[in-house]
Amino acid sequence: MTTIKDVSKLAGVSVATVSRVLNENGYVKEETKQKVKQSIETLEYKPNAVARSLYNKKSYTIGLIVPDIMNPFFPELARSIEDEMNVHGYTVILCNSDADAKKEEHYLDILKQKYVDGVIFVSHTLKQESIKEWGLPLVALDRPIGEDIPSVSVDNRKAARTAVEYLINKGCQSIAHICGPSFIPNANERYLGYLDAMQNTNQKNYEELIINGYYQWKEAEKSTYTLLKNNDSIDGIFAGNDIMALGVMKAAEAAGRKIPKDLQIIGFDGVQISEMLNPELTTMAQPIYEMGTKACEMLLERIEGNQVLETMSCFETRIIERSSTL
Amino acid sequence: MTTIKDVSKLAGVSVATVSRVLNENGYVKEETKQKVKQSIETLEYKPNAVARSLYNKKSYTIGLIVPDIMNPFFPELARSIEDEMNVHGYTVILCNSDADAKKEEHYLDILKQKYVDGVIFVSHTLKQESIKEWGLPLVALDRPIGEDIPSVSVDNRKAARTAVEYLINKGCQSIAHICGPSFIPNANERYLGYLDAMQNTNQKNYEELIINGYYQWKEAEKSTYTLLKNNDSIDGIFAGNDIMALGVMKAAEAAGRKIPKDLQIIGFDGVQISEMLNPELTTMAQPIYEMGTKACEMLLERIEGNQVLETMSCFETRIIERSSTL
DNA sequence: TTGAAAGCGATACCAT
DNA sequence: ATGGTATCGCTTTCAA
Repeated sequence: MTTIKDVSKLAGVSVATVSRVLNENGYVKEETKQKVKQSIETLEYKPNAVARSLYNKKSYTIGLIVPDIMNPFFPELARSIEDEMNVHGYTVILCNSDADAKKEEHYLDILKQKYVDGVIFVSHTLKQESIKEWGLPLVALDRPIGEDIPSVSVDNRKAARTAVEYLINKGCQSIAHICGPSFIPNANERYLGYLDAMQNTNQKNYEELIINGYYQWKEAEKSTYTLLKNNDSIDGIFAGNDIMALGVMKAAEAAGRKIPKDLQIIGFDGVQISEMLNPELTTMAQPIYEMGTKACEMLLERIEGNQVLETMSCFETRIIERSSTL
Repeated sequence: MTTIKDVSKLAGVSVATVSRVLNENGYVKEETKQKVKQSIETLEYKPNAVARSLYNKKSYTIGLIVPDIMNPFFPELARSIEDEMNVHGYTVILCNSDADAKKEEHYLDILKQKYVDGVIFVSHTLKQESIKEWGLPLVALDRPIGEDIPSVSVDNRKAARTAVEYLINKGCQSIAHICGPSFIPNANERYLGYLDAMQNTNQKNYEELIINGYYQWKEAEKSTYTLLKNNDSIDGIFAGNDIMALGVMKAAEAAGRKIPKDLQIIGFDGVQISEMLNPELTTMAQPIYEMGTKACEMLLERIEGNQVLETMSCFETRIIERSSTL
């Protein structure tokens, strides 16, 4: 690796001068500047980011902690975050936490040691206090942690309610809900949204039509199959996320229900694959990519110390009408 | 941030001694050791990884360059790589290149500046020479670059041939191939594998049944639809990857062909969603997770300077039989 | 306008 | 067994 010293020697100046032209600060005569630039060119010199970080206490690196990049919701998020940070000259360290508090804190430690400038994370286990004492800028994505931690999300309850109402408007008389684990706040909110919508209907047994799919495809499939077998009247299902909706669709097929004629299905999230299915999935879509971008903006605001500190960003969701509903 | 100096002061020893207990090298009296550990504890001291990197010329960070993390093939790869590197104390910087040579080289530059210890990449545009002069350990994944660059992949041609033969054995008389872009070597090899298999059949018009799906879902769907409309006799399709197979399935539905009765389909890759579909997709699966792990092992061998230098790792693929074939 | 030198935080060599 | 100090590569203050 060639260093600033090599450049200074070749150009016949001091390292201080080289540093000046590198960072375009301080005075340097046009002539010397050219000499230095020339030397940089010929040596193909690239400044060492580690040395810079050490002095500046800034690494132009952020951490991204997600439960599992293999969950289809996160690649799109990761992509948008990487894109946006890249534009601003930052690099992204990817961490999979499996939603395990231990792992999350482990990563937080490591990231801090590596001098990251901030972290964007998706977690429901981290607590406000432990995060605050961590000391670096953070933004919570998809799962708000508390008042004091900036976050980007959607109004899950309202969106869920709207999704269920959509099924009602499409004529469903008996709507079930495959929910996510209640300890994940957004799953719980979607569950509450379902209740909100159902309260105003004639359907009385709806509390019995709520089953846990644990936000997982296989689980959702299994429990939906049982549910359908035991309840002939069900003609609509609101799945707590798109992955579970996939399971629901398979179960419906296995149970001999035609989608959407016998059974209408609406998912939640709007991940890419929801469109690639057969039939395509109607879903309450979050603007995933934009949310990632927004999280970056909020993080950058904090990192670069601007005062415009938006703390809660709530995005609108929208229904994408496709063929799993009438 | 507390530094080694703070610890040394509190413990009443020199920074050298602290460093010794930190790295467990050199002699240090049990008593002082305890004092130091105590101080580390009370100050919650964590060594600064940046300073360490600067001195050691080692960052315990690697780069991972993939075309696009949103492509379902890569999350599984990214996960396995992050898992494996994490076990060894490394952290992973994620880079999306869009298979664009400019971006790839841009990232390579940045990663080098950040002192990464090595890079794992998926690329068909990088050339052997430019990689060699880059100077740090590299491993090519999924798309071998040349003899001198260590790589992890599968025998795409043979696997493709086997996939097509599987359709033949299942009774298909007229098999089409939706291929990927020919400039991506693995797509081309899969294409050759298709030809290998078809040469021995009675089907003579097979060269007319090869269409480009550009490794993309939407493209594959469109061109497959046209293909099916113009060729009533097609009863089998080998898709160059699973994503295109999804498009094929949709097109088949739209064209009124029943899967697998009228039309059998086999994909390639074995990504997670191939199982979540309806019907489930039969596919020639690569051991994606294991391949990622292997790439890590090979990279670590080079980083840590062991001499056991395996350069070409070729994994076996296997057919996962599901319901898109008879 | 430029250079010398003091850091940034840690490691390891050379003394003692 | 422990401490002083040069070093990693770069930035910035202070002098000249």
